[in-house]
Amino acid sequence: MSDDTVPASPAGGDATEEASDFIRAAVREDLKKGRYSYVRTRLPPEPNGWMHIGHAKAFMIDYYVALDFGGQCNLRFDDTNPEAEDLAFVEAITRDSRWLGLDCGDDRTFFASDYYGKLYELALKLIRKGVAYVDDLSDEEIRVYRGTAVPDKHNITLTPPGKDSPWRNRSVEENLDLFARMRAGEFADGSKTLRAKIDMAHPNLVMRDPVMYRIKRAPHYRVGNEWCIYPMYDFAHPLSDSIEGITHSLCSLEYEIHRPLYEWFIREAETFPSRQIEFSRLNITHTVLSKRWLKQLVEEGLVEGWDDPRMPTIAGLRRRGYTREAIKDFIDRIGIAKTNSMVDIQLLEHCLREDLNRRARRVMAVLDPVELVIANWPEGLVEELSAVNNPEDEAAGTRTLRFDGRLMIERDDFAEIPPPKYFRLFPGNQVRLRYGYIVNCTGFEKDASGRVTRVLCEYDPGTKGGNAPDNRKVKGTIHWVRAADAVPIEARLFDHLFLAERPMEVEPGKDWKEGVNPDSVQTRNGALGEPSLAEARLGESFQFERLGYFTRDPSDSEGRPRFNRSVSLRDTWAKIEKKQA
RNA sequence: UCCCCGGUUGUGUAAUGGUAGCACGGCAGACUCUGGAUCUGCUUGUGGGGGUUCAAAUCCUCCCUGGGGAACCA
Repeated sequence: MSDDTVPASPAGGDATEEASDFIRAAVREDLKKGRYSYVRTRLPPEPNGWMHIGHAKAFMIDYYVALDFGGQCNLRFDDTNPEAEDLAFVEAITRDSRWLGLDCGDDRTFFASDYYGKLYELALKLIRKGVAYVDDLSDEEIRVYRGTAVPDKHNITLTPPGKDSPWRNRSVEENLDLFARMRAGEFADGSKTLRAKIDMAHPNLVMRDPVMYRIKRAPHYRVGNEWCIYPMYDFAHPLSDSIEGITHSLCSLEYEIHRPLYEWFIREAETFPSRQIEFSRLNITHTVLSKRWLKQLVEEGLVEGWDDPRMPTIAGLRRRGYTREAIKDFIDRIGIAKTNSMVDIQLLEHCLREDLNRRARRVMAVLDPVELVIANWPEGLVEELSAVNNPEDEAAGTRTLRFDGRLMIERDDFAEIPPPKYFRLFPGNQVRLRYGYIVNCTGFEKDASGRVTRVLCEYDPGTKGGNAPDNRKVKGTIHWVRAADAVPIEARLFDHLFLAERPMEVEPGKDWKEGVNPDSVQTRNGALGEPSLAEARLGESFQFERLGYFTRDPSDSEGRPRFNRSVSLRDTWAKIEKKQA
């Protein structure tokens, strides 16, 4: 059946020498022992939701295992449940996986729904072999016959052996006739199913005569009303793999228990022997990677949408400013195993910082501005200063900054009474204005409410460019923008979506949604940036010096460019503050 | 209860019978025109008991413990 899809593809990737994980070890072993002569994997999304970083992990494993062994990877939409699926999701998933660099190509993009005809033929084959039958039991009856005790997980006392359906021993002819009539639409939805005839006393419940086809008059987003019976995952998935000549069908741990069934269908259908291997799915602290929960966050307005920058969706991460390189690096670092794990979100953030530190152009922006006046600055003088665009990348060059006696600085960078170890601006202290001059704080002004409105200082004309010719140590260097030409911007700062490390673990009686961090976004709409920020392109990352990495949001804020903080810089001062508190 | 799969430092992951390593985090320090970056050092780990062996994270056994399964979802 799969002969036409099996090329003599040489196995020669960089994972053939030594295994870096148990899956690659297994693949290499299969090749060595001649179980397969090539490697082909698949990305198996169901088009019923948005792709998140958990899917990205699975997809990257699928994709790069194939690549490492010189094989191919198919993108196959597992669309066998017409009630849940939609073309819009196909498009979103395709876009997101390509953005991640997982491009299987149009010629390697498939749909389980394309195989409905073939799957139907294989079902007929199983009926003829006497290993599938049409059952008249209702869903409720099937559950009872399976030997399921009580649906309440905490209240189950034992699992009795199942009981054969009274329709289990229909003749092949009758089954063939009934199945044809199911397909022809003669029976009501839910009134009959096609079941595999395996073993109703099997200790593995999924082997107790699983349902292969159900009657469901729902239009399918791709094949419309062509079918009123649809195959179940357990039947469709292994045989779709088989049809495509997939060698290694990699999936998450929850399918482990289905593997005997996966193998049973392929054996009985006598098709290409694809092999299923399971690994653990990704969990990350302070967030959730469950389609159902993410959907609720969106639907109940707890976030702005699927692409909200706080969401762990690929669309959300992209909007937040995550790069595909950072995500790939993260996935590589967490490894592949069968242990249920909870990865610290700080590792993800570390991967982003590392990538952006190397590539992001430095600019200055002030999130919460306060005026700084240089009292001894010559009236009317405007100077030009040279600033480095990226100290990690000489090729990024320099830019020119204009400087005069009226600047805006970060409110945090001035303290009327400095806390211990504070070495920025306070009366009597000197500080360097990045790329500008060393200034000495001489005073400040406050309004009636006690809020500082202006910081006063004097500059040392001998320190242009920030140099200290007399070699004096100036501990603090602060960022600034020139009041006269700063551009108004909005900056959004994000925190974890959930306060708790493990938001899925909800205290009894509490709603998990109470765990949503009420301060997961802070908007600074009075922020000011260097003039160049007005033309910031979408998708470009910047480091706002001393503040973090930012990227432009697709939307703006009343004409002001809106920037999302992708991740902050490592903040040693915050740690000191925290310790002092 | 039954069936299946796991437990290596705070977290993630190596070591496949032979020195328990790496990364992140954390802590301390050096350096620095970003309290960034970089660099150095430190950071109580093989769930427990028994067994096999010259030698066990690794093999056997019992126990403990975590996850998954019992949809006409995937």
